Amino acid sequence: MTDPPRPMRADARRNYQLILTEAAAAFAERGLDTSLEDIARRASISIGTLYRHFPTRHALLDAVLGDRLRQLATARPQHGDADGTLTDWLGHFVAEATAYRGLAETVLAALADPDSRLHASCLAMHDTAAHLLRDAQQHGTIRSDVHIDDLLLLATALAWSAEHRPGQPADRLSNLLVDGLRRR
Amino acid sequence: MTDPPRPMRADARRNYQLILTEAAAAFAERGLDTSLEDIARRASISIGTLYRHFPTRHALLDAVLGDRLRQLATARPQHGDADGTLTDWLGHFVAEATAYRGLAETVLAALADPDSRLHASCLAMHDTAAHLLRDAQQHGTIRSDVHIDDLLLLATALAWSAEHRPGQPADRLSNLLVDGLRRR
DNA sequence: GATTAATGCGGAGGCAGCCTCCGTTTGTCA
DNA sequence: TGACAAACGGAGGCTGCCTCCGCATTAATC
Repeated sequence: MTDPPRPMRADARRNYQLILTEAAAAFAERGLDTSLEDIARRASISIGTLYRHFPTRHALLDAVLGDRLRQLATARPQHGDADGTLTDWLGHFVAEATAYRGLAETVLAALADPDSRLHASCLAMHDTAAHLLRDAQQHGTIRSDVHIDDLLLLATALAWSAEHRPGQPADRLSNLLVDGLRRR
Repeated sequence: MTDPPRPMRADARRNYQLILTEAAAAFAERGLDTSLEDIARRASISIGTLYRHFPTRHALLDAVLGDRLRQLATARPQHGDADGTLTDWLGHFVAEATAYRGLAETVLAALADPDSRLHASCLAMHDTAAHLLRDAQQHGTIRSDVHIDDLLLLATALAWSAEHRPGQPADRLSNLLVDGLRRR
C-alpha cells in the first residue's frame, strides 16, 4: 500500500527544533499573538521554512503547548476530595494561562473550531473538566445545575482576568467565584 | 488670552458626523477591532481625514461609545435594594459589552492607560461601580472583603464570556458568579 | 566518491492594515 | 473676488500574513 514515510532530513529536523524552542520563548515572553515573522527571525530561518513546518499559527501552538494542555487533561479525581480536585484543576489552568498571554482566548477559539490543529488537545481538556465536574457534583458540594460549558467559560474567564492583572494573585477572585458554584 | 476656537468648517463637520455614523455601525457589526481603513471606506472619505478627526482608535471609540459608558456611570442606588442595583448595573454592563465585541478588553486597557482618550469615561464608570459596591456591602448581602477591582474584573470577565457565547443568555453564569460575592 | 531525485530552504512579492506627511482643494471672511 | 487657514486625499513607508517557485542540500544508489 503506502510506503512508510521517510524520516525528516537532518536540516529539517534541526530547523523544526529551532522553531519550537524560539516559539516557546516568544510565546511566553510576548503572548500567543507574537508575529510569526519574528519567531522566524529569532530562529534565523526564513518565513517560508516556518510555514513549511507549521502551516498555521494553531499548528505551531499545538506543537508548543499541546503537551501542556494534554497534561491538563490527565487530572483524575482524588479519592475523597472531589471539590479539591476540581479547584486544583482550575488553579492549574489559570496558572498555565497566566504564563502564556492569550491562551484563554485561543482555547475558546480552538474548542469552537473543529478544524483547528489545537482542537483535539482542547477537547481532551474539556472532557477531563467534565469528568471532574460530574464527580464534584456527585461527591462534593458543587451545584447540580452547573453545566460543563459554564465551568469552562468560568475557567477561561478567570484565566483571562489573570492575564489582565499582572503580578497579582488570581486566587482571591478565583475562590470567590468558585464559591458561587457551591450548594448553599 | 487665547482666541475662541473657530467653529468647524462645513465639510469638516459633515465628515465628522459621517465617520461617527459609520464607525458606530462597523463597531457593532464587526467588533471594536474593525480596521480604520474600512471605516474610512464606508464613509467614503480618505484615511487621512479619519486620522485628522480621530488621531487614535481610542479617540474614535470615545466619540462613539463615550456617551454609553458615561450612562453606565450615572446609575444610582435605589432606595432599599442595594443588591438589586448592583446586579442590574452588571447586567447593563454585560449587555453593552455584548453589543460591541471587544469592549471588555478595551475597557480594561483604557482603565490601565491614563493617556487613553477613553480613560476618563471608563474611570467614571469605575467610580460608579465602587459606589454601588459599597452600598451593597453596607445595606445588602455582598461580602465586605470584595474589592472594587474584583468587581470590575468580574464584570469585564463576564462580558468577555458573553462575547464568546453568542446567542446564549449570560444571565445564568452571571447569577452563579454574583452568588459567590454574597455573605453565606 | 559520483550521480541523481526528492526534500527542504530562502526570500521575493502580493495583500492588508497602521500611521504620517505634504501638495492640493475648499470654505470662509473681508 | 481674492487671500488665507482649514481640511482633504492619497501616496508611501512600515509591519505582518501567507504563497510560490527557483535553487541548494541531503540521502540513497551505484
